[in-house]
Amino acid sequence: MTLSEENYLKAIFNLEEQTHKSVPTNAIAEMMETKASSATDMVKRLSEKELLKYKPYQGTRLTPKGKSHAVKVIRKHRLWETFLVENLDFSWDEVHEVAEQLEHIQSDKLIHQLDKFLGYPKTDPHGDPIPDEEGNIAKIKKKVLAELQQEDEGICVGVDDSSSAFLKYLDKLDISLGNKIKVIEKEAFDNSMVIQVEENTISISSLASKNIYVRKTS
Amino acid sequence: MTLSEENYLKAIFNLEEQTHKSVPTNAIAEMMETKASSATDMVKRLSEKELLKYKPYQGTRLTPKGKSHAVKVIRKHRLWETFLVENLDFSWDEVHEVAEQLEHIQSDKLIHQLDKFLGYPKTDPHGDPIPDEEGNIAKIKKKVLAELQQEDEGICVGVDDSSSAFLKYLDKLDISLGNKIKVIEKEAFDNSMVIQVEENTISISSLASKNIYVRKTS
DNA sequence: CTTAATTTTTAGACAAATCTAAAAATTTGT
DNA sequence: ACAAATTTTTAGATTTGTCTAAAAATTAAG
Repeated sequence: MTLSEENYLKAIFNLEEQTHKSVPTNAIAEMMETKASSATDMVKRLSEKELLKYKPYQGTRLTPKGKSHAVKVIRKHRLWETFLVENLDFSWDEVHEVAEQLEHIQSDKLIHQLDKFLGYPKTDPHGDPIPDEEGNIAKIKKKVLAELQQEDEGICVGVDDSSSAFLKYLDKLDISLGNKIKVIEKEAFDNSMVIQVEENTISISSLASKNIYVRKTS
Repeated sequence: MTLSEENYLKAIFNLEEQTHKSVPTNAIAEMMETKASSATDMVKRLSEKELLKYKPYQGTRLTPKGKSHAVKVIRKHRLWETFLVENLDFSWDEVHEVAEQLEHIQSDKLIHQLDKFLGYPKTDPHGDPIPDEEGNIAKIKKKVLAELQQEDEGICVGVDDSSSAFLKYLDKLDISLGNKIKVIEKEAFDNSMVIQVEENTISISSLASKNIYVRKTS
């Protein structure tokens, strides 16, 4: 399994998760930041290896074998992200690029021991669940912050938009995973809200509140 | 800089360290477990990038730029080995293969933070010095155990042969880095010796004692 | 000091992963 | 339902890193 094949597999897995439909070649190309012709070539190769089913012009779906491989890569990615944040003082927005490289290291023992070293974490620094050794991914009950009503309380459990810009913005606002959030006021006009994060009271836009996931606690 | 280029650079660096002469193409090919023609091709490419000086039929020498790059890779390799042994319970003989992969991860911050996390170690699990951020490699005063005389004492500071077989053998004998070793008896006939390692008294062959480095303490 | 052995290089081929440009299939709009 | 727009595939080229086989240079031996 080459680096590039693994990256395609991961991209296709994510796209299939979003739509639960067969994945169009163009969508793959876009996610991989490459040309449709390159995506076609790769999809054919992965199809020969039985990691996915591909019908020309009909898009692709991962086979169980392909899915299992993709999940392993995601497990590695999320464990490494956790290590970087917990032990090497990386911030949320810095981890992705490095984890993209580390996720391709091949060693079952390494990843098993890393998991143990980290204390078998359930989620990564963005709140996304870390698949277990068998490839099971826990479903995390979450709502977008925007859905909460005045007086509602919740715990920050993740973000939807993992872009560096958004994560830096959250850092500035001192919002991080595990924080207690209470809705003080909702503004009907522009859907902005005033919230209390731990001890601080701040105002955030509708766009921001739609990208923050919480587990409701009241 | 591709993965393969980095591996060649590292190989050439090590060969140049051993002989302090210009490195023959065949030696490179042998170390890389590839064919001479492949080594020629690569050496030409690295020469164009000014990482080494290459004269057809005359062998190659790294430029300062090439040397500096090779040392960075070695620094990463040795830091990762230290991490694997210290934090993930790998044994000496298991680390090499994984470190060969990890050494190619590109991130200055990662390696800086890893160094800090490990407490700025001076040597890796085999006793080899870890280059500092500027690329300086500390010289470690060491002798082969075989050179010690009866009654001499030393501390185990490294091994010459890092093969899995030899390292496993040392593990079985309970010899590891930092152990106090005392020569009880030298056998002139076959150059084997009886030594005391910490509390245990054992007998080792000439071959083994020539592959263990010690810092003499008496 | 020539010939033989060895080392090294060149030439040509191949696989992986990509690209551009053009052809083919599918979907959409009227 | 037919032409237009879009999506997808094919064909052919390129780069990286490798190989084999043959040629060229160097070194060793009688």
